[in-house]
Amino acid sequence: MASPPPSSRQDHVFQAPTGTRDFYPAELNRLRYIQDAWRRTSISHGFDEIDGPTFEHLDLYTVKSGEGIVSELFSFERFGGEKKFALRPEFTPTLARMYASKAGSLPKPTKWFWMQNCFRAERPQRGRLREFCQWNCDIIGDDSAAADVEVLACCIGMFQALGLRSTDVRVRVNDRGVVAGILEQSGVKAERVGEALSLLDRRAKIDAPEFAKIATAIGLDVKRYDGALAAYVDVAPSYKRLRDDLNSAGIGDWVAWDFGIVRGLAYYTGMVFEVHEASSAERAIAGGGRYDKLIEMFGGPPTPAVGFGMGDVVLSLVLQDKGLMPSDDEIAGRLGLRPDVFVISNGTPEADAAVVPTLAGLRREGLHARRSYKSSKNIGKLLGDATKARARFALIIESGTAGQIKDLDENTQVKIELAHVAELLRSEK
RNA sequence: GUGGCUGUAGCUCAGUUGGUUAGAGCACGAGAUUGUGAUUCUCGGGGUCGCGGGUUCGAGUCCCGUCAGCCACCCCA
Repeated sequence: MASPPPSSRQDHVFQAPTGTRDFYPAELNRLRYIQDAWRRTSISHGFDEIDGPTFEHLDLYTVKSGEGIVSELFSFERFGGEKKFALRPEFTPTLARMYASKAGSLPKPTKWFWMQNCFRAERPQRGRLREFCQWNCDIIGDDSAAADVEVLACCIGMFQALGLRSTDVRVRVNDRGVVAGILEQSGVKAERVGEALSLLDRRAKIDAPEFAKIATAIGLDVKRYDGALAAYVDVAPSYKRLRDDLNSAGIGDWVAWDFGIVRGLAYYTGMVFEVHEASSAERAIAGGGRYDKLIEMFGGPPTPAVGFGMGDVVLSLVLQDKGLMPSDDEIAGRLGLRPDVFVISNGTPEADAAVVPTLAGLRREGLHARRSYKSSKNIGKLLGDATKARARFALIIESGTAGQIKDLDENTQVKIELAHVAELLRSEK
C-alpha cells in the first residue's frame, strides 16, 4: 500500500538522502576540476572512455563478491517484476561483462577508463559517502609487467596533474604471487594461502597476540615469513624489474615496495597497490592491481587484466589538506567557464534597448555573454556584477551603436562600435 | 549494525538562574551619492530555534524520543 502524503500542508522539509551530496555551482566545479584531470590523464595515457548502466542485475555483483555484499548494496525490483537489480557499487563487474561479451573482437591490449558515480549502502564517515564518483583505468589482455607499470604511471600522472608531488602521497606496491610463495615456504598450505593473505591485510589493525594466534592456526611461521621477506627484498626479480620499469617511466621515486599491502579482495592475482597520503592523514586514495581470473569469472575467455580505482571524496580531502584545491575563480578559469563579456547599459533608453539584441548577437557568434539583472543604473555596481561573474571583458553600451569595452583583467578601456565587439572578443580568446 | 559529539537566518554565531514580538555580522535584494570593479549610508526579504512529545503560568533554554550532520568501530569492491 502506498502511504499517504505526510500532510496536506507543506510542513515536510525534504532532505537529501544520507550520504549524498548537493552540488551547487562552486561544488560542482570542484568535482569537474578533478574529473577533468582524470579524463585528460586517461586520454593522454592512451585509454578510451566507456560507460555502462547505472544499475545491473543483482547477481552480477554476488558472482564476484558473494551474497554478503547485498547488505552493502542499494537493491530493488520493479513493481510487479521478478528480477532483482542493484545500483552499481563499483564498475569492475560491468567492465568484465562488457569485455567478456565482445572479447573476440577487441584489441589486445584493450585500455579502458571510466568515471561515473557509484552507490554503496554504508554508514558515511570522513572520506566515505553513499554516492561518490569513481575513476577506473584498466588494461585488459596484457599480462606483462609493462602493463602494470603503465597503469601505475597513469595513476601517478594524474597526481602530478593536480599538483601533488612524490612527497605528498605514497604509492605502495606488492605482489601477491611473491607473498603467496613466501607464505608457502613459511608453512602455509596452498589451500590456506587465501586466509593467510587476508590475515596479513589485517595485520596492522589487530594486536600482536591475536595475530600470532590466528597465524598459528593457519600454519604460518611468522618469524620465518618475516625473515624470508627481508632476505627477498634485495634479490627479488619482480622487485628489480618493477624498479627498473618505474625508473624508465620516470616515476621511480613515487613508488615503494611494501609487503604489508595485500588488499582485501580475493580476486587479485599479482601486483597490488594502494595510494595513501604520505603521513596517512586520510583513508586510501586509490587501490588496484592485477586480476587475471576475473574476466573468465564473468563468462569471457581467460584474459589477464590490471587496473585501479580512485574515488573523488578522499582525493578532494587530500587536495584540501595540502592547499592544492584551487580557488573557485581559478577553477572556473581552467574549466573555460569565464564569460567572454559582460554587457551593461549606461542607463540611457537607447543603450537599454540595445542590451538584448547585443547579447543575442554575441551569443550567435559563439561567445559566452552575460548581463546584469540588477535594476540599478549605477555603473560601479554593474561592474561589480561583472567581476562577480568573473567576466573577461565588460561592454558598457552607450548608444544604439557604440560603447566602451573594458578589459577587466588589465583595467583598460577603449571605445568600440557594437558591430565590432564580437570580432575583438574572438581575437582575444 | 554499534558508540561518541553537535543541531538558532543561505554562512559564521549571540541569546542572562526558563520570562514581552528571537538578534548581529556577512551574503542576497531595493535605494541614495551626476558613469567605472571601492568606501559609506538608508531600507527590505528571509527563522514556526531540526522535528515530535513532556515538565511549567511560561521552553531557543530543562527532560525524553526521533531525524539529520560530523567522527570512530564493523566493512572497505
